[in-house]
Amino acid sequence: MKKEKDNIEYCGQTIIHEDIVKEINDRMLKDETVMALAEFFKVFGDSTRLKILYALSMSEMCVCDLAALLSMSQSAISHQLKVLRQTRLIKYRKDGKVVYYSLDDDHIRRVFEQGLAHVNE
Amino acid sequence: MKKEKDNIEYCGQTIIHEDIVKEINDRMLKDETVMALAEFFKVFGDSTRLKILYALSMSEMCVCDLAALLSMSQSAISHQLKVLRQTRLIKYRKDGKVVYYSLDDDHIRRVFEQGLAHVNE
DNA sequence: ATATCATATGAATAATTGTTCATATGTTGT
DNA sequence: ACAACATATGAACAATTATTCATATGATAT
Repeated sequence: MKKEKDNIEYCGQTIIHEDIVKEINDRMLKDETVMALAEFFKVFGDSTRLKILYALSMSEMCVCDLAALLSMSQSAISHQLKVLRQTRLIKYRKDGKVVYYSLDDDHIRRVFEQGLAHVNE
Repeated sequence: MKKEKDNIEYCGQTIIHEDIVKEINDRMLKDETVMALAEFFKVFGDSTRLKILYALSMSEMCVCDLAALLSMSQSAISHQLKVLRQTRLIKYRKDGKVVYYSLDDDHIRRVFEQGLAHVNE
């Protein structure tokens, strides 16, 4: 049941299973795409932002609401909302001084669900 | 078309739409769950790890292969593989000195797809 | 045993990032 | 115009993290 060792070269620095590396290299994602993807997931990689997103998946909320809900400073929440806005995960509407935030699309709910599915094994 | 401003309180530090905050608070995820989720997504929030995962979604590969493919040091790759192992995203098998890595389940492909869907708008 | 090779790992460093603090912007009501 | 309030933002600081460098481990072949 051993794999063919025939094409195991030396790995001085670089060379190995040349054929495989070449093939995978051809099918690899563009660097640009990978970086965009990383930025996207990075946004989900913070508890505060996840909580905000989860809260907004249930109801639109203003900044004060969110700060109270998460027991965090208005400033901290506002900074994070900016990140979420810039990555187009949330949108907002103004009503006087109050700004109401909500999810930008349902798409995000699905990402969330995939994550939860993995976490809950 | 104005929203009812009736229950807009003052936001001195904390109080606001009390009713909404209370309801959302009750339906909020456990802190433990949120942190696990954040850890999970954090792993996807790095270009190197994304490239590794994408490569492994096409074929199992050894450490040397990956280092060559991504033009990175063996050490850097090895450190990242450790992260991916610890979060159960990849598994490995040994054949002599060579260690072959592969995806742990197809689940990960789906997360990837969701991300790509968002990035490609 | 020893040399060689593939991989792993600890420590150090550089870069990134979340939160706080202080302050600015913009809106409402007087 | 002014005071009060909701939100936004820049700078500073602390914590986290990806990579490099040096070295360790474990396996093969001679």
